[in-house]
Amino acid sequence: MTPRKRAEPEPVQKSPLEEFGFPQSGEEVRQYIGHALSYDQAKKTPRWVIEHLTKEKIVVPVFQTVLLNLQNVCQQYLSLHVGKGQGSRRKLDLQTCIADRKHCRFKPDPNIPQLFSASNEDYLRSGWSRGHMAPAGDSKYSTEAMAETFYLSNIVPQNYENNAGFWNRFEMYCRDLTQRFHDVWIVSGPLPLPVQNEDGKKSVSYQVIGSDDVAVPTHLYKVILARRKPSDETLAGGAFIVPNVPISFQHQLPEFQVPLETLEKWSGLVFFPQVAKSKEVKNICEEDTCKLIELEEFKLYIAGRSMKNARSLQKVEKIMLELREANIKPDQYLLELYEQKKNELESSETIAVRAGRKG
DNA sequence: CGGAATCATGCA
DNA sequence: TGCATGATTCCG
Repeated sequence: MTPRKRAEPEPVQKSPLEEFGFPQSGEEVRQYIGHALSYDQAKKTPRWVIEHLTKEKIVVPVFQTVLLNLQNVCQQYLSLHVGKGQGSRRKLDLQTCIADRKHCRFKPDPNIPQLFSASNEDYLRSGWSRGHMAPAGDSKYSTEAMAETFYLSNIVPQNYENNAGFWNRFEMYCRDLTQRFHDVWIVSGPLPLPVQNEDGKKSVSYQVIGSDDVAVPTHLYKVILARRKPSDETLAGGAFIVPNVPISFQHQLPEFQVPLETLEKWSGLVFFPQVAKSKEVKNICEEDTCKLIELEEFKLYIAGRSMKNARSLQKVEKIMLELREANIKPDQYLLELYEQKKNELESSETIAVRAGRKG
């Protein structure tokens, strides 16, 4: 006679590893603060990096550590292109946005033997920028977590314009998903794809840079998996392959969507292997928008950042002039920043003048 | 938000 | 003297 089951306590929330399975690469899965990572020692780049973005206060444990918690991360940013009306951009909450890129530095991952690691010198004047896979902007809740996203094990050589442009917009969209989904899982990585030669034969070719021969991927990918509520049986997801070249603001995300199977075939990875068996996955671009930020909104955002950092009245005016020349009308938020910064700089200048008289 | 380059400083 | 860190300035 089988013993009757006791009433189980509240089940512990499963990690995405347990619930959906991880990419299966055969490589060592390492714990990483905030990010699970598989590092390709030959190519000196990560094969994939996984993140969990959520609005929940309690973060989901993976390997006894925590993943990403966007609950309090930069409400100011997250609401940037959600609410168009008044109050769409709130003030930065310094309590929760404690980490700052300014204090971060790219450096080799101390957990990876030097023999198999990239170095900063490899990237210096290589013509390629150091592109994050797990974005630094997702780790503003922790200085340590952000610092570790700057390990070169999380970095691939990336086209400058791609990094600052399309890929940046893509990452912004992923963060923004947490406004509409309770949980968001993102897998990112580099991808060298074959090309057809003149003789009709296909081959895989990619540049390597520096004395460590760091592989320059021809493409980058992201896999998105999201659910509205923890109890949701249906999920939303999508796979995207983005060429490592400049991509203008005219382009939108759906252009780069591919069937998940296609990415799995080309990458040699199986993403969230448990999902297909038990869950229905809808197209994220139909369930959500897959709409990336437009040029005008992007420039307004950049102008806002510059305005906050401005240290002279000349700089402040230059920011406004450049917007005018781009035929972009400053929104209320920027105008407030403008007045605020102007007052701040004017008063500090008068103080400096008085101090100068005294001295 | 995403980067780069340059110069200054501070420590062993 | 060399290296790590910081501040500043530039760009998309």
